[in-house]
Amino acid sequence: MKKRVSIKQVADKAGVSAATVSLVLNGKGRISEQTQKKVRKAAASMKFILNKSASRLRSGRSLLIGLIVNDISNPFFAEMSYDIETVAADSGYLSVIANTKDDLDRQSSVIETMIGQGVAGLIISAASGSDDASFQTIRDHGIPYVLCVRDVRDFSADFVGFDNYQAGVIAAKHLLSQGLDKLAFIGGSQTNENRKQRLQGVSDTLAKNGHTLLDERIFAGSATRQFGAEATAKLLEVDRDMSAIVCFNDYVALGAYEALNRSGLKIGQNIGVIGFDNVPESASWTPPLTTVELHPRAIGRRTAKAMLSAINEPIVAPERIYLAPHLVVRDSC
Amino acid sequence: MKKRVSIKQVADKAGVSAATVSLVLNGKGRISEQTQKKVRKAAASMKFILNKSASRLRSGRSLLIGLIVNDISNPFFAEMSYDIETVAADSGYLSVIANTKDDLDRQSSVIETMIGQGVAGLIISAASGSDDASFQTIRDHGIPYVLCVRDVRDFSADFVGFDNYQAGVIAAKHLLSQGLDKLAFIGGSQTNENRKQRLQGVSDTLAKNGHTLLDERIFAGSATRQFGAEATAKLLEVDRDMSAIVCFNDYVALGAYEALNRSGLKIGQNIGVIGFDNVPESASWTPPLTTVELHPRAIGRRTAKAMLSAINEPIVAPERIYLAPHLVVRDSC
DNA sequence: CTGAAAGCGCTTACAG
DNA sequence: CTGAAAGCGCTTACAG
Repeated sequence: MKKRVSIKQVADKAGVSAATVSLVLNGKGRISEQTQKKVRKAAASMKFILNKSASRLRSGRSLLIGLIVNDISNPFFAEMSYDIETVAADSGYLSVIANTKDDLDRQSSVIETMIGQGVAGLIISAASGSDDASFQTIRDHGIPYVLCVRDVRDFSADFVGFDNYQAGVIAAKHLLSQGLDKLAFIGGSQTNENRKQRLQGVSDTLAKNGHTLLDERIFAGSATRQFGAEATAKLLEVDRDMSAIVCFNDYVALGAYEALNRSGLKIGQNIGVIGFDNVPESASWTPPLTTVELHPRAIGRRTAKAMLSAINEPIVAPERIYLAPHLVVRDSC
Repeated sequence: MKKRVSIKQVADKAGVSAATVSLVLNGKGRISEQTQKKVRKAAASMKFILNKSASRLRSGRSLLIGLIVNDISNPFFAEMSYDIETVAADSGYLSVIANTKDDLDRQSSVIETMIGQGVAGLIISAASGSDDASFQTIRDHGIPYVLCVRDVRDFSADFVGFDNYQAGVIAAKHLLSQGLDKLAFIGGSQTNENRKQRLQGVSDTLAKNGHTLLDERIFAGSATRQFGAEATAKLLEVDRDMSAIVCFNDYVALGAYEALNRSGLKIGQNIGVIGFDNVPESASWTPPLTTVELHPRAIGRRTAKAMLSAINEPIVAPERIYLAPHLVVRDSC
């Protein structure tokens, strides 16, 4: 590792003091045009890059934002992260990222590591089982944080997400409007708050219209294609009288497609399938999937903005922001 | 922002010196069991977290790894990043991430920012048009870096990727073995090295077997579903005599599915389609896609390991590591 | 086995 | 408009 060029060396080369170099490079103070030019020239010729560890240490200001998610390879989080990084970068922030794998211990340890590295703020999509105590360390250190997507009802921080109950209502209403009222609901883990609310939205809407979501048609499990296929197969064994399957997300729905294709039922004719997420590919499946768009990129942008204002105006009362989901009608119902 | 607890305060509380606290917390030196206990107790009670900005500044050692990719919302990079982050985290490193959006200026600026933040090393999937000069700044600062996935033939750094030529050969051989020899190749931008090599692999294999890949059946363009659909539609207008379409990736293939379905051709019967990537969902499409698996997760793990050794043993000669692609036969050819 | 002291590279009142 | 000096929170030879 070569010796880094320091601000002092730039100062010597430019024939000024280190203080002046700092002022110029940070665009502060009132330094004459001429001096500025000298300094910039010297800095460029030496390929000088300011040492942010040192400035953070001295000034207490940081340009690092931490992003903590369950699993960045999940397309929803991948898209959300992309927009978070973009908005953060446009304001000069660098994004530090970590996966919790939905593990509370990993989440705590990652929070500590990020605080140690000196993040200016933390964006967290909480691991299952988190409560406001999970974020005590962050509050103790006086660092602003914003929760997103997974609601833990921690009212000391902003929350940005979508309205899951509403998403459930939208899906159910659409199915009813198509004359489909004998519904099943599959996928999503028992403890997942988002699932609970989507399910509630579906079941309330059915009830309000004089129908019931039967317990034996509800299967909780992982939010994967495999589980979608398994659950659908089980569903078909005991009961071929359903009119549509509400799937926790599009991947679960794709699993349902598989099982349904094997069973000989025609999706969109004998039986309906609806998903949540609107992953881009779902438009090309056979048949194209009807689904509820949840806007990961918009959530990413909104979250990043909330984070930036929390960093810059830390006194404001926490907000809860819900983006409205919307129905994407295609041919699967 | 509250005042952070410093090592001095922990030292006072534990009745020892700051040096001792540092030694204990870093597991260095030979400190007595008893003193260690006192120190740890004091640190825990004060919720002390070591300030890494300060230790990096003083020691020159960093626990930050930078990851620079075109677009983290691309599933290939999303999966790769997940494994990189995991391996890095297991060795105590935190991952800093940035998207270049395939823009060279953005790439340079991100490299500077990351160096300024003091990364220990950089993992880069180079933006199109990069050459070894693009990474001069990194070398000037004596920071180790590893290139991945997109080869820029910069022989001063390790490279980890897959063998694109081989991938093309594998795809073409399979098609020939199915009696499909009138091939088209669609998707991927003109300047993309990976595309060039896949294409070369396909065309060489055809030539070796006495067939030709006709120019009018080659369409370069973005690597998206939309482009796959457009290119396929165009292909069908002028020429219905193809036996199979080689698609730059699975999403392009999904686009081809769309156009083919509209045209009335039966995929897997009248015409073959093959992709690259093996995105998990491709197994559930109708028909399930035959594709070439490129192992993003394995590349992520291998890259992270190369990065860690470059950080720890910086003198070793750069390596070029190619993971072998493998064919996943399903029903589309 | 432990402490005193120097110094990493910055920023920031303060003085002039 | 610019410089001298202090100090952010650590780590690390060095001394004892």
